[in-house]
Amino acid sequence: MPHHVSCNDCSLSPICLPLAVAPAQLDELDRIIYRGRPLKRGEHLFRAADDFQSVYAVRSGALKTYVLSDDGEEQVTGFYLPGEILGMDGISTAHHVSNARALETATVCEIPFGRLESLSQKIPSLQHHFFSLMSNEIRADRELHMLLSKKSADDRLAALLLSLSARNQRRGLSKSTFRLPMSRYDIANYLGLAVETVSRIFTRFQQSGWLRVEGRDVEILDRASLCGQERGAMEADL
Amino acid sequence: MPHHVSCNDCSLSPICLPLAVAPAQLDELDRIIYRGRPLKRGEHLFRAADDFQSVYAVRSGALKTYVLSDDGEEQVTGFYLPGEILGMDGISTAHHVSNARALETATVCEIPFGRLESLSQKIPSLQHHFFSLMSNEIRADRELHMLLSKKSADDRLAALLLSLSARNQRRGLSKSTFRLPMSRYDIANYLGLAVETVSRIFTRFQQSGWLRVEGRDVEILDRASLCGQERGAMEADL
DNA sequence: CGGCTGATTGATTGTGCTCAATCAGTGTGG
DNA sequence: CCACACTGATTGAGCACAATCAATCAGCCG
Repeated sequence: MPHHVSCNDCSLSPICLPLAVAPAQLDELDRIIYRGRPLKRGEHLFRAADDFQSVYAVRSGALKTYVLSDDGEEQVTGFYLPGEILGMDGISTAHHVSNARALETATVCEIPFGRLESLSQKIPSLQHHFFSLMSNEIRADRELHMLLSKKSADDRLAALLLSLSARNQRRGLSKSTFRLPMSRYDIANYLGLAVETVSRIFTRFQQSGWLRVEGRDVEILDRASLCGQERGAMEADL
Repeated sequence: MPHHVSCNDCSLSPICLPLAVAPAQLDELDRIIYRGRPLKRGEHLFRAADDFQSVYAVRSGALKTYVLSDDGEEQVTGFYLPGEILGMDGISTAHHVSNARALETATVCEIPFGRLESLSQKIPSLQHHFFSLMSNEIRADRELHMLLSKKSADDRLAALLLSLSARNQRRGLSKSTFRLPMSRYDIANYLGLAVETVSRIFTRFQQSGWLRVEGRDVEILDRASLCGQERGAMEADL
């Protein structure tokens, strides 16, 4: 049973929930967590309208969350990499409001939310950490709000690449070379662009020498220029 | 001292924090809350980089939150009406990441977050309610994400008007006639549009007979059409 | 092989931005 | 008191960025 790794043995514990729990109490957290079978690419972890029971920590692979509009259109709302928590948008409604689907083979730790709340009553640092996590989510959404409402298509893609790079680095992986877990469609959808636009920007970035792209493999060659791109295009004419 | 209204006497208690606290324990919550002097229009409640100490409940008036991009541009990230909580995006960083400014004369209840956390350790329903509040915030941001990335300018304005209408109704006020607390500039900024576009849509909605607009006073005449607008424009050609 | 999905590139169109002028309301100072 | 400036809102004309439509290509699997 390879998927019964305890938090103690998990390499992600420094960036996951355990970072908020003293070693002595880690067992208590560990005991409430379910480790399910791996999800295959395309499989759903939960769907909108499912009863909300748990939040989930990604252990390996990657997932996306999305909502469907009234007219059936999909809107990708987030990408989740190892060490990150998803499913928190269902707390207030007792049912999930978004769908979560594996972008590639993925394993997750299921954390029953009722039990997590109980545990948070006993471990103040865990309560605080969870407030922080949700606060972070809100803050990231504000950044995204800015991105979608003010920034050009180029800025948006640059910002996403830099975000993925930073999150890779946080996990101790390369910040310059990585593989995109999601398709061009998902990138475009998430950023509010057309697939064609995303594709064009990738080639443009590559022609500028800022990036090396081959399918889903990306290498960041000129981080500074990407950052500048993301800060807005008006500096160009200075 | 007109601004020392206890939660017990506050007309907003059914929709504000007290709804999560049993009457017997309401005094405990009440004791940790500061009621400051009213803010004048344009005054800041907090600024980005201020130490994060508290979250705030709006008692009267209205506020907006906004962030500044690296190039100094303002992005309005939210509007807050009586009974609503703001400032939750600062929890994880120990300092605020957004600015909050009064759109009109406003009074707020300051809730020191450290004390709220302590109290949440004792009152599970308060902890749960606060998780719910943040979850709601996240959910609203996902809706906004969809709005900004997929919907037309008309859809966006319709959605904002319907949101304000619903929030007015929640406070026991008219859902069809109300006054916009924010300028056209703020509306445009929030929705990722140009002021001119917002202005044009207002007149178009009025010409269609869906709305009566006079400056900041709005009357919703045809809610169904506005909803349809918000659901997407493709139904038009059926 | 042929059919399929995902990605790239090209040509054209359209929504909403930019620039610009006007207007109403409000407060200011001579 | 009125002229003036100033801000916020509205309306018009032209343009640009990204969407749409369309074709091609690469990889994958039956």
